[in-house]
Amino acid sequence: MRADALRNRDQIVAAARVLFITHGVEAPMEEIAKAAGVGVGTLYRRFPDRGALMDAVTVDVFHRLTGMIATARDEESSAWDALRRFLREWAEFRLGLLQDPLCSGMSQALRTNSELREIRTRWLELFERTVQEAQQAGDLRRDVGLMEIATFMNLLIRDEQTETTGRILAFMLDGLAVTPGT
Amino acid sequence: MRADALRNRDQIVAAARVLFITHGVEAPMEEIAKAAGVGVGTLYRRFPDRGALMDAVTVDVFHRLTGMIATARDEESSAWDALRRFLREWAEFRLGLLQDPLCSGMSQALRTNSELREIRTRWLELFERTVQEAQQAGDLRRDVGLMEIATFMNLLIRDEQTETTGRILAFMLDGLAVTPGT
Amino acid sequence: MRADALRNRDQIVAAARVLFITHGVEAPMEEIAKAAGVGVGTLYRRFPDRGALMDAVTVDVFHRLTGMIATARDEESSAWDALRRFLREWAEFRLGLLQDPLCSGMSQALRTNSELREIRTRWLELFERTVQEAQQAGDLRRDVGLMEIATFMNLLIRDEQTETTGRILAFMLDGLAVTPGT
Amino acid sequence: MRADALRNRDQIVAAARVLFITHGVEAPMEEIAKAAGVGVGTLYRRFPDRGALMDAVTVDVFHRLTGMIATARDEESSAWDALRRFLREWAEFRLGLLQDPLCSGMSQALRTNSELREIRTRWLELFERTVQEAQQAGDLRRDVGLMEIATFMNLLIRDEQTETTGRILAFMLDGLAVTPGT
DNA sequence: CATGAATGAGTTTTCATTCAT
DNA sequence: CATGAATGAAAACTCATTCAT
Repeated sequence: MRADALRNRDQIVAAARVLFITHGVEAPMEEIAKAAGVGVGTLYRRFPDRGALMDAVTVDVFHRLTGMIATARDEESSAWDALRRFLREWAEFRLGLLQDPLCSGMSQALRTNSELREIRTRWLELFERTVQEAQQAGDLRRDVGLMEIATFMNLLIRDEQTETTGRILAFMLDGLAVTPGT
Repeated sequence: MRADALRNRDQIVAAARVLFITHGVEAPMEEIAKAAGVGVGTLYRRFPDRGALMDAVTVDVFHRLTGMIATARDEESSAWDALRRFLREWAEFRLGLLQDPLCSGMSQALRTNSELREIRTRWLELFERTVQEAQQAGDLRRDVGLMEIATFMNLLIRDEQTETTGRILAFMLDGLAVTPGT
Repeated sequence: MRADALRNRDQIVAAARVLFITHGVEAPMEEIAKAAGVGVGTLYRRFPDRGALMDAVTVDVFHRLTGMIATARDEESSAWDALRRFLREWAEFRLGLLQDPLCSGMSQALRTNSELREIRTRWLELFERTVQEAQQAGDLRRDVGLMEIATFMNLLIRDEQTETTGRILAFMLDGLAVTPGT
Repeated sequence: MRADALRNRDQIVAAARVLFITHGVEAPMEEIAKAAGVGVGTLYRRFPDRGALMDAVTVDVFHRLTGMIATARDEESSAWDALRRFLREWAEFRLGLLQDPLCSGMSQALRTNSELREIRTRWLELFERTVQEAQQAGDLRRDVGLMEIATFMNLLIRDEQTETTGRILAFMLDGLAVTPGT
């Protein structure tokens, strides 16, 4: 793939990632192409239909989420601190998972698209390990699962008001923490 | 207004309320009409455009929310119990506010539509009073506002998985509660 | 026919006559009904479809035109004066003939509707006689026919600017007059 | 602009010009597209709504009228001859101005659309000059203005019967001429 | 008999996707 | 390979006409 073609591809995915969140996954393809600085034709050459584009965005988002959580685990001293930092950054960058939050509903794509399958697995593993460690350390409630956290995050990022969103996340983190009296 | 026309109107609003939540506010007008058991023409006779229908649904939702919170306040012994019950029922019935959660963005409609203005005010007053009483009783954190709660609820009801949604709400309520150690 | 029913009928025809001219013969039936102060149902009870209403308006217009020309002939001293007065009043009241100006294209209606047939004939006779007399008196050019005058009038009344319309008619009358040098 | 796209654009404007006159400015967009040999989508890509198409037709008509009057002025020996030839050709080709005949009512479009503004001005200047010259030469009555002529023409071209239309114009030209006895 | 509610066919308009340049 | 033009199916909206109240 030529350098410029690759750049185009990246710009399209980036534009789609943003527009899918801000304008919904129904955002006009022409808008996405314009935001990416290319013609629709170019978009369709790379991604035969909206589904393919959504899958590509999902892969991209998984990559970013994986990077985020990996960094947080490296740099924070506890799993609980890493988890909280990860979720705050997730919210801040509004990385949407588009489909159901663990993307288990994407059975078709998961079967076909090995890149998607692999990055999803890697992220899930890191995420799950962090959650379990935080629970074992006695910081995170034991009755919470990946599904609840991911679903909550996926809902949260749909909101536009960053200020309010941040406070809601803070309340939720307090709700998830193990408190002395519990 | 004729009895049958009123019945149709109610069915349209009810159908729209459900479809707006489950399929988004872009749900085809024809679908809404079909779900209400009427022709599109009937829908458009009552509601000249999508905005008018959205306003009507919002009024309806405010009425239901007002009824819910009023009942909860009557039947529960503390403001905190009433608030929790209200939020659980709100989630259960998935009453979406469509626009921004306190509907302050509906400036146009709020100016024009006095019915909307009144029921919104009534609901907000009841809601605010309940929050303040729960805070004064030492049950609800003092750093939480209507906006956070309403925004959270509005995001929450977009989710389809009732099971998960219920648990997320429970975690949030724990996060909002004043815990002995705080 | 009851008195009120008759009044309704007249109001409908009057409203239609005006709206057909000002908003075109495509004017919404509901608008016509509203302008007449009745419901659409009432309109359709009297006139089974748009065509029937148009025919009724045409009959009404022929009646008014016949009255106008008859009065003008009675009160003016020459056929030419009568003709000019008639055309000025026709323009002033904007009485449109809706279909082709002599309504010869209405073959269907002319066959079915004897009232229409009769009043049309009566008007045409008066009109033609006036034209011929004015020609014989040496006031009106001999190369002009009913068709040209009626077509011109029918076009003229479509214009909304009474001021300009009046001047156009004046120029045309000068063009129709026999001038000394011709 | 690509050659084929330009050809399509021209065909659309040409089709619209004809259909707007023969079937009124309410002519179905789909009909216009079909007459132009393109799909509706193509039409809407060029002209976002009916108004934009009407403006384009108006620009086109002004261009043609300007060409007509310029040629007439070049080839005829007197202003009066040029004016008469111009008006005859205008009627023959049935070039309608759609809105009010001098398009002064198009204030919005005149402000936005500089192409429209310029060609309208150019045409008006040529037209006015011709009228004034014919008046100064003693051929055209001095009490007639652009507005009356343009309004008359705009009404005239709505008629379908070319035969009658031609005779009406001839009478009008006689009415506008300075006759020896006047 | 009057009313205005309901219907659905016809139009306008948008947009995903294909294809000529 | 990139572009943006063309297409047509789908959704929004209007209105003539019918019919229940």
